Formats: sequence, C-alpha cells, structure tokens
Amino acid sequence: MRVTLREVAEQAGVSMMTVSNVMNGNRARVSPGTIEKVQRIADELGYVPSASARSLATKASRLVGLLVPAADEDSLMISPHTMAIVGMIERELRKYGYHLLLRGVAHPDEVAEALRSWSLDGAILLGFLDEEVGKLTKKTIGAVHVVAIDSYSANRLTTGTRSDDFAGARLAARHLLDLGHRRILFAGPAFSGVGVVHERFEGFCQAFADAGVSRDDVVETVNTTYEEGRELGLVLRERHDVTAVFATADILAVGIVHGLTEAGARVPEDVSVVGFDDLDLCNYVTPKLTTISQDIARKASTAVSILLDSIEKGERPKRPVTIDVSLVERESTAPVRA
Amino acid sequence: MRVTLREVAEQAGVSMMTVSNVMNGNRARVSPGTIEKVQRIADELGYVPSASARSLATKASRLVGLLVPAADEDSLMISPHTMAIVGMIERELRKYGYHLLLRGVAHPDEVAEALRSWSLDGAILLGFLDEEVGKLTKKTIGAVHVVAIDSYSANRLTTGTRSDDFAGARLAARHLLDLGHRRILFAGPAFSGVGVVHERFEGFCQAFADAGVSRDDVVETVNTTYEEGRELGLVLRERHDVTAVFATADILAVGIVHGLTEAGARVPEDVSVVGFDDLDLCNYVTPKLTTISQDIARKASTAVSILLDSIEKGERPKRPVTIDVSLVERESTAPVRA
DNA sequence: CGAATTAGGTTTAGCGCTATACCTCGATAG
DNA sequence: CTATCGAGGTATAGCGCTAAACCTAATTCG
Repeated sequence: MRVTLREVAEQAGVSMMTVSNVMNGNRARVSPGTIEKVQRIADELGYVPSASARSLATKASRLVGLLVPAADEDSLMISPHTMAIVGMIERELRKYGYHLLLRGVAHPDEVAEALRSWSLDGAILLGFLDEEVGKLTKKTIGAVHVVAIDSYSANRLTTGTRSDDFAGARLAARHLLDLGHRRILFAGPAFSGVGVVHERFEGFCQAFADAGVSRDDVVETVNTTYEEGRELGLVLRERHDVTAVFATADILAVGIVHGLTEAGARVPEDVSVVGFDDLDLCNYVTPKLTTISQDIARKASTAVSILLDSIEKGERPKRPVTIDVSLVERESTAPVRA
Repeated sequence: MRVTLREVAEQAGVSMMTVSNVMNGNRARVSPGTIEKVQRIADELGYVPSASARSLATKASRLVGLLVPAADEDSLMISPHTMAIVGMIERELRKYGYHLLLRGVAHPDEVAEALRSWSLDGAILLGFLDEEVGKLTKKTIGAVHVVAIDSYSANRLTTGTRSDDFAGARLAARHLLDLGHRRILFAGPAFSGVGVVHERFEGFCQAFADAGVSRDDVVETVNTTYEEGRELGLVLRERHDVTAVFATADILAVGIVHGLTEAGARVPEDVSVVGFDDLDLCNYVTPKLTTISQDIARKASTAVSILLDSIEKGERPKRPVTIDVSLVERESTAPVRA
C-alpha cells in the first residue's frame, strides 16, 4: 500500500529512528554516509511520510485553518476582496511549508468540532464581524494561535492585521473636501456591528474636523452590494445638495455611480464618488473609480508572519497591526461644480 | 491537554470501543442507556476526536485537496472565475462533512510529497492546462479519486466537469452571425495547450459551417488579460473589415472594448464584442458585456458529487460531464452597421 | 431442553511516526 | 591506565483511534 518508515529502515539496514532523523533534517546524529544511503533508498521506494502519523506523534500539524464567513449554508459569497486575500495567504503559507484548510463558517458554533479535530497549528479569521471573532477564539477552534484579518474585537485584543480604515476614510473625505465638496454622503453599513466600517465613519468625520468644516449629517445606511448602491444612486439624483459620495466598498460605489448615471446625473461632473478597496474592477468601470487602495498583499503576508512567529517562536504582538492605505485618484472625482 | 477517548471511557465506566462506537453512530452494538451516558460524559468533558489518529487508524481522512494553478511562486493569481468555483466547492464539500485543503501549484512536481502525506480521500484539479493534468494524477497526488474541472486530458479520460465550450463558442458566433457580422475576430490563446480554448475555437468555426458562411481566418492569439485585450482593441480600430470580436474570456473582452473605445470606435455601434464566463464584472462595465454564461454552481457541485460518489461508492463516470452554457445578451453587441 | 443466535459489550493488536532514554564504541584527557 | 566524552547510532514506549476477533449472558427455536 503505502511505503512506510519501517520499510525504508529495513531496506537500508538501519533503525527507524535513523531514517526519521534523516527525513527531518535532524542530521547532527547521522553520519554522511548513512544519510546518503537512507536518502537514496527512500527515493527509490518513493517514501512519503504520513502527515497524520507525524501529527499524532508530535501534536503539530503544519496545518493552518482559514475561516471565512459564509452568508448561509447555501452560499459562500466570498467577496472578490476576500478571495484575493485567500489567494495571498495560501501563497504565503505554502512558502513556509504550511498547508491551508479553507472553511466557510455559517454559524460560529458549528465550527468547533470540525476544526479542533484537526489540531491545527493556527488559524486565520478573515473578515468576521466583531461579535463573531469572540466566538471563534481558541476555545472553539482549539488553536492557540489565531490572527484576525479585517476585524477586531471591541477591546482590540485580537492579534491580526487590518487596513488603516480610519486613515483611509479620512483620506477619501479630505480629497473630496479639497475638491470643494461640502455636502458629502457617507454610504455604508455605518452603524452595524462591523468595526471596520465604524472606523471608516470616524475617519470620515475626522477629515471634516481637520478642515474646520462642519459636517452636516448625510449618512445613508446600506449594505455593500451593487444593487443597494444602484438604488441609492437612483434616488440620490433628487438630492441636489449632495455633490459627493464616499462609499465604504468599491462594489457599492460602482452601484451608486450606475444608479446616478441611470437617473441622469453625470459622474464626476455632477457628483463625485469615492470607493474603498481598490478592486481590479475599479479600472474596468466607466468612469474609472477613485478609491482607497488597500495593500492586501501586505495585509495577508503580515498576518501570516505574525501567525507563524506566534506558532514557532511564541511571539505575539497583542494588538492588530495596521496596514497603510493610499488614495488612488482616477476619474470618478472632480471639483465641485460652481 | 486534549480530552481523549480513553478519558471518556474511564469516566463513563465503559471500554474505549464502546465510546468509539457511540461517537461514530455505530449504535447497533450499544444499548440506548449506554449511548445516552457516553454522549453526556463526552459533552461534559468537551471531547473532540482527533482527526489524525482517526485518519491513521482508518486510512481515510475526509479531506479533499483542491489544486489550483499558481502562476509562479510569487503569485497565486487566481482569476475571479476560479475563485468563485473555489467558494462553491468549499460549500459543497462542507455540506457532506469533508474538509478542503487548498493548494496553489506552481510546478506540478513539487506537489507530490505535500499532498500524498495527507492521505487525501480525493482531489479536485481546477483549471489546469491539459499537459499538467497528467502530471497531477494519482501517482503524484496519491489520491485514487481525482476530478478535474475546466480541463481534460488529450484522451478525454479524466473524470470531471467542464462547461460546454464548444456549444458556448458556437452560440456566441451564431449570435454575431445572426446580427449580420461576417468578419468576426477570434481572440484568445487559440493554439496554446489549453484544451478548453481549443474547443471554443472549434465551436466558433462550427457556427460558420452551420450558417453556411465561409470563415475568413481572423484570429488573434493573445493571453486572457485585460491589458492584452486593450492593446488588441487599440490596433483593431484600424482594421475596418472586422466588425465583431469573440473573446475567450470576459476580462479579455473588457480590455478589447476599452482599447476600442480609447481608439475612437464605438461598442457596439462600430464593433460588437462577446465575452465568455459571465463574471459579475459584465454588469458593471459600459456597455454591459454580452457573454456566454457558465453555470459555475453546477460545475462545482457536479464535480463534488462525482468525486464523493467515487470515494464513497466507487462509481466513476469515465468521461468529463459537460455543463450547459447560455448566451446572455447585454449591450455590447448590435447588428452590423450598413 | 440443548443448540444456536443475538444483544451488548470487551480485548488485542496495530495504523506510522517520534521523543526519550539508552547503548557502544573510539578518542581524548588527566 | 582509568575516567570521560562525543559521535553515531538503537530500543522502547507511546500519540489517539479503530478493525477484528472474542467473550458472556439472555433469548429464540426446532
């Protein structure tokens, strides 16, 4: 069936431990000649160590769980932004010899058994609502080492990475203020449990304070979907006081632009729109979307290295690491019309 | 440390096997009273079985590997289309109690050790070039059960699912022919090793035969990227004989539209463009892209059920299952100008 | 009424690997 | 010349679980 250590050992005429040592690069205790011989025999036989046996014996699995929210049992509904991060995380883990167990989570509770059973070395929580992060801590996952991306618990104790949402929103608002806009709509799930968005709202407000401009309350609470954006854009046309919109997600922003356009408004001549995320999509729509760019590669690789440091060296920065963001000016913003 | 079967057994005053039987729903051999007691104690103790130990003992892991091509070590570069499928596969596997090991593959050879070691119950190959599928068969992966999505080996022996590329391309070409177009450019990696694209080319040609129209050779070989599409669009403007383009991927089509537009051509008034995939993106660009829609949910769920049937019942359809496609008319195609 | 079955268990023997302790030389030191 | 040590191994004892064989008392049946 499968070639085992024992067989290699027998063929090579050494003990199993010697083979084990060779395989694990534990070569201090093995003479060069033996190493060569064992290596050769192992290759000839096509020996591949069994991860389960090793994991059982060592209690380490070189396996990291990646948990992403699944709207419900019927759809994973991973956003493009999330998916991009998944890809980067996989690459990063692979680089360090770890494997990735991808798991959608519909109900935080259901996860426990599934994940504990694999004795994961660590876990990455991607884009969970704050309240859920708590339910998914080590108690449930069984992994001591957990990092969260794009989410943080209320008390900010969860290790992980996230973009500087505050600064991003501030940048976006400042950009619009600089262009002369005063009535700027904030569109997003502003008061939901999503901490990330809350930060963005705060940053947005900060920009007004910075500029010494009083902020009239122009907030529209919508989910970050294209459709809701489009509907918002449609009705927005009638509110001639609003000359600019900051949307908390690119998809939403694109919806708004389209709604606006459908209703007869021109973007950016009549209304300026800024998004958040910098998806590829931004370059494909007309007008190209001005947005806040998140460095997702850094977000992912930093999260992974925090996790691996934690696993391998026990080092743990206790607070989330904030990744810088930047404004990318494209075509959806312009000076306010006179 | 971790609660083991033995502890549960001791607490419950029964043998380990009895607990094991209860845990695995092997209840035929256990009395109701004992079941209840063991269950209660296990819950109280927070017992979670160890997947590695179980896997070691049974040689089954309830783990499925999902392999996706990684352009090189530095980027996973998963296309949106691929990512969407990944999400669907995860959901489907989860439904049946399997776990997903996601793995990017840069060099087919490197995969062997990593995956064999996990003694996967099965593996799904997603979007590999035909030549690579061979290298990734059971010999390397170590899994007897393998399905491929969006790829098939030259001899068509690989089990799996793929969209009806032939029919799709034929549909696209017929649509353009029906609109009166005669000089239709085929844009895509036509002669690469990608079988999928070859099928699309065949289907494209078939539509001309169906319509009794002779097909002048208008083929442009490009990779399916936005940028290459844009460049193609830019130069296409000068070839006034070409009135329509069929691109083998939406991203490419969008690039072409943009190139064309930049060069001063109008889409669809001057040139019609049809894509392939039906990404969300199609609805977000201007004009909205006419394209061939793939039923990725079905593609994913069918692949998973083929795989699980193969794993659990040993059933194996030997040829790939073809998933129907349909034409989605949007705004990027129009009758040829007089 | 004795043999055969069945319900409800238990015991034994690993699955493939590794940590830990232990052994056995020859070289080195005092 | 004995004590010490390091290089290069080996032997033992699990990790947590399950398949398979085995046991025992109560029931069924010809």
